[in-house]
Amino acid sequence: MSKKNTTFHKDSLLFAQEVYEIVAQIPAGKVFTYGMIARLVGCPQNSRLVGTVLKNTPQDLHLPTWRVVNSQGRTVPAWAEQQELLEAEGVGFKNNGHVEIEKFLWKPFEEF
DNA sequence: TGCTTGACAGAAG
DNA sequence: CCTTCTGCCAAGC
Repeated sequence: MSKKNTTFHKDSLLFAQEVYEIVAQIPAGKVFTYGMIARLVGCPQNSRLVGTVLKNTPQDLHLPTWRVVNSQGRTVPAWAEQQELLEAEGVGFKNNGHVEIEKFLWKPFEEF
């Protein structure tokens, strides 16, 4: 039962499920970041793992993974459709190809 | 078992 | 603004 946890971390399966739970709640027309997700699940230093999880997200879960971008508002490399999907929801982009994250970032604790 | 990779974040140049 | 580097840590090979 007792694993040699040098640091506090969750089982990878649970970690993945928590990530899915959050992504499923991102409203259309908004974006969220890997870092924010990592913090919400209690692992602020596992932002890279969030990306790994989303990359392997089963299609049958029907999750809006395209609403997740990095902290700079940068979209996923080698996935041109992502920008089109977001623009179709009304998300604005800058000339440099980044999401106007300051305007479209989802704020879970400021919902109304 | 050990080194490399990666849908990241943040800082630096 | 863009590129590069470092820190972080699980997954791959």
